[in-house]
Amino acid sequence: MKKVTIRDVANDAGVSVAAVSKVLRNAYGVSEELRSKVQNSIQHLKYRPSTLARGMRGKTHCIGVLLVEMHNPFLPKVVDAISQSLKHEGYKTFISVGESDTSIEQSIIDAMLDQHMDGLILIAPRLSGEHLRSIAIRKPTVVVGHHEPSSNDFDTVNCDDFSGAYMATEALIESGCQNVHMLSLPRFDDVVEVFSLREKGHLKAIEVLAVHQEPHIWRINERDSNFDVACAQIFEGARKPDGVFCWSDIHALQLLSVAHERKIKVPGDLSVVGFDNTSISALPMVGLSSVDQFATKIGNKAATLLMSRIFGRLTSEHLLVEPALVKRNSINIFE
Amino acid sequence: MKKVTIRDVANDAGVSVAAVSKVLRNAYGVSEELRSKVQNSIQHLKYRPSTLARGMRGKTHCIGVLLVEMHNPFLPKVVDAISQSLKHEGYKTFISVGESDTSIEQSIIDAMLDQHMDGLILIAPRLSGEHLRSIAIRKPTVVVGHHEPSSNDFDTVNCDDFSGAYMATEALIESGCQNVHMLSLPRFDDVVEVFSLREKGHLKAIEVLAVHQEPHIWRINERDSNFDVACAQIFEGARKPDGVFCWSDIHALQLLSVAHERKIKVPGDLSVVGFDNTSISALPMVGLSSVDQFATKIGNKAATLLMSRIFGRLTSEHLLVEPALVKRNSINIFE
DNA sequence: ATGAAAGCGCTAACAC
DNA sequence: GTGTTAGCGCTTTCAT
Repeated sequence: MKKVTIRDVANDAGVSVAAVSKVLRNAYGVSEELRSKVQNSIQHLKYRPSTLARGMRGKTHCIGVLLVEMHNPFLPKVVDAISQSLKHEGYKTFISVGESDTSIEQSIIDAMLDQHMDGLILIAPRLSGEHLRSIAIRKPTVVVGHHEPSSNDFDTVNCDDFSGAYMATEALIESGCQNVHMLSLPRFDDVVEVFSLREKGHLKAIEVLAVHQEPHIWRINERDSNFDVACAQIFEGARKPDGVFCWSDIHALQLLSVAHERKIKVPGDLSVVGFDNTSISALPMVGLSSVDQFATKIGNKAATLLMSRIFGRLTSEHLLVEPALVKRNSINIFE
Repeated sequence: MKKVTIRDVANDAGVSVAAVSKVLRNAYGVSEELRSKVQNSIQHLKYRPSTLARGMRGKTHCIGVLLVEMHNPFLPKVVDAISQSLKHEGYKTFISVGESDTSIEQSIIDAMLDQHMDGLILIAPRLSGEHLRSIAIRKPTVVVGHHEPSSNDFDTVNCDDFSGAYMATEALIESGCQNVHMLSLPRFDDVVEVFSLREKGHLKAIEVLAVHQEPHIWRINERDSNFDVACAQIFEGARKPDGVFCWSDIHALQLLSVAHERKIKVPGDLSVVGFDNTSISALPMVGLSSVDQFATKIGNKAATLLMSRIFGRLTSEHLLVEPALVKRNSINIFE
């Protein structure tokens, strides 16, 4: 059960290893006859080139995807789109999960570089722009879910978060809410831009469409074990909201749960809009209005950008995907 | 910006490359003094050994995880547990997604072997036992979500599906259902055992606790785009069920949706139990009873088994994790 | 168009 | 205890 190597193929086909290597890489300068002899031997011996040996000199044809975490169902959709796009280009995708922790993220990226992966796609990394830059100058890199249009070293693909937040808030105001709040995430040090864009869009909508309202932004970590307790505060303060725009569907779902338990009617007493349009929102017993980020489109664009970067592009691109609001039962709909 | 190699470290520390290599691997026969000199140089030069070069002779310290798909929220929990366990052992985890397709699964596994990953964990693979065996004889392998206790070549970790199905069905019968059905998956060729175990557990419960009932198993693919249409048939047949045990929470949620739209009262007209106890089930507006598989425990055990196999174990182990039923609003609870 | 040979950065025998 | 060196399986000049 020995491993069959390029040399075995060369012997079997009666040619040199260099010739085999050329066939493998579709390199210039091989006759049709030689090519077919080699390909015969490859099939016959069931030869598979070792990615390791290959990577020591050339390309590995592997792409590393760093995923911030796996629990938001929006993320798998992006990853699926990436894997599929890259597969068509002949690249293998390997995913590693960062657990929302910068030091874990860093060690994953190091491991991917150690593996000589040909390119990196970082999905909603917690690492700072500084860090990302230091990675990107060493290896073609595309970042998803991190707004940094000033970067010259890596590309970015994002939902237009400002616009998404604006339209969500607008819908709440138009549905008649007099007191619209936002349920956001706690800020963390560096990667602040993507957050602030959603918050900015929210605030802007209030400013433009309902100046008299006094905005309020609640900040709760959606994976916090006593999210509900923290969340309940929203209904115990002096100025209770009658409309809440939520950072994610996960937030929104938990908010709806709290409302459900307190017998707060949705819609009626409270309207809610989430973000990501995950499949759960569409369940009729949930009926959560939500902003769709078009995960598949985002993933496809990220893959395409990475390919063109690997093939030599040096200038940066920063893509924005326009989101769309899907209205459901969690807000009053007049039309 | 040249890559720093083991040779640079050796020069800097004034020792041989072999010495550095030994320090790297904690190998036998290095003096404390030499070790610290080398470690100084490593830090100072920011040296990182290349996994590729390393793997050509020795271990890569990388583990490949093949994941059938990413959309069932049960799966990320297993993967998280695996990554974390392996991290503590100094192994990196790389995930690839099989899209529920055997040929994609095969090419992913090939890629992982090409990468000289030190071991494989296959989560709910669609590949046949035959295929799995051919992989396992080449590389330490643990399979999750595939019952094959007769295998001598790979280990398995599973929920006790028979028992889980039995307790779910039992709960439906005890809650007063007169006509309990099961909503299962379409069978596919080879990997039939895990399915049949849940179905067997279901049928056994009816046989033991409610012989007079005539069982019925519906088979629908949960990702089918017109699941609801197929699902609606359940309520249009001659013998409508008043209790349904579902293959997964995903199935159950869609069933609840259909019921909701048809104004079928749950519980009352219909009781439902799912499988996996995903976080959505616990939402109060959903309140789905479900069988918890203890994903984290399954993941941890899989990681532990793989480690011991890599460290030389040759006999097979086949672990069963006992599930637990979580009762919620979707069934009548008397107590 | 084809082949010989020099590495890529490590590990593991083996020598000292 | 430490160093020398022959590979691991491939890619890539550079001859032919």
